[in-house]
Amino acid sequence: MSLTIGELSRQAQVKVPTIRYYEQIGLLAEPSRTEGQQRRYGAGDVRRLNFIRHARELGFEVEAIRQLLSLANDPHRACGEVHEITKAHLDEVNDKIARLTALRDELEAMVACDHRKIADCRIIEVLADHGQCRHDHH
Amino acid sequence: MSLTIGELSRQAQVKVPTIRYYEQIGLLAEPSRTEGQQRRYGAGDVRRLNFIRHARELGFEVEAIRQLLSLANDPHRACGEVHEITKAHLDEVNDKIARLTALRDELEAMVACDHRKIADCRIIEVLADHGQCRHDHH
DNA sequence: CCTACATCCTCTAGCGACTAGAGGTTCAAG
DNA sequence: CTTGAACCTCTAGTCGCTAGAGGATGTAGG
Repeated sequence: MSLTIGELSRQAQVKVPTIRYYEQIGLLAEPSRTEGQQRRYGAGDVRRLNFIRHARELGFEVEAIRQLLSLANDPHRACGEVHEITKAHLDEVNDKIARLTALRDELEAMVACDHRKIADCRIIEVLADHGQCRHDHH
Repeated sequence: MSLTIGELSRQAQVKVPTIRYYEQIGLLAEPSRTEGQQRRYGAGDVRRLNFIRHARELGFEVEAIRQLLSLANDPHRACGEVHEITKAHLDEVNDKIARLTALRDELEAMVACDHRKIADCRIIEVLADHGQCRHDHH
């Protein structure tokens, strides 16, 4: 079983130039090639690229993924480290969620502005107000 | 009242090079200068920069902020447009929150892996599984 | 008035993580 | 054997900053 870069792209939902980029930065191993130098991939590459894509979607930086991937080669000994990376990331994610939720509430309040009553629109004001202590909160 | 770029930086919580960058890309108007070409800012700049910073923190792209700023000059007529930009952004944010929450659940499950039982650690697996529907979850 | 030195200036280059395009080659179907 | 989609390498661009070089300015203390 061998896949072209385009087929791999479709199966792993990662764009072709991005696959080549991942290879370039050493996230993805250099695949075998045809006589004419075209890349051919196997099932392992699909899995690995799925792993990468998913980790990226989850917000892991490439460097973290690189660590995870290298640790994955020896999962039994390295599990503790994987655990640590993941834990650190979890904290980050929780923080992101908290800030985005605050943001959503704010945006919702902003959008709630009925734009038939144009003069009352507060979006600009809300954005401008922050950090200015207009209502004497420090 | 006139502020140096450093004072503006402190008041608006935006780094000095970033302020100059914002000026360069036209987000911030060119300020007045001293004889020796140093920038001097006023209260309006503090407000505008606070607006920009806040909008950035909320995840608005520079282009969107540029629109908001230009619309802000005529808030009565433009409120509908401001509304639209914000609404579009809200949709995005809601989507991000949903995906991050799914991620958090996953990470939490991953971290719950007791690393004394090393062989059972599923972190790598969980990341690799996605898009492969091994456990027939959506 | 002079000196010290923090802060300012402009400029170029770099970062991460891609994305786009030019210009040419390969491969599989008809 | 021809066609044309997909492949190849390469360079350069994107966004939103950030860092550094190398020099000028402005202000506070003596």
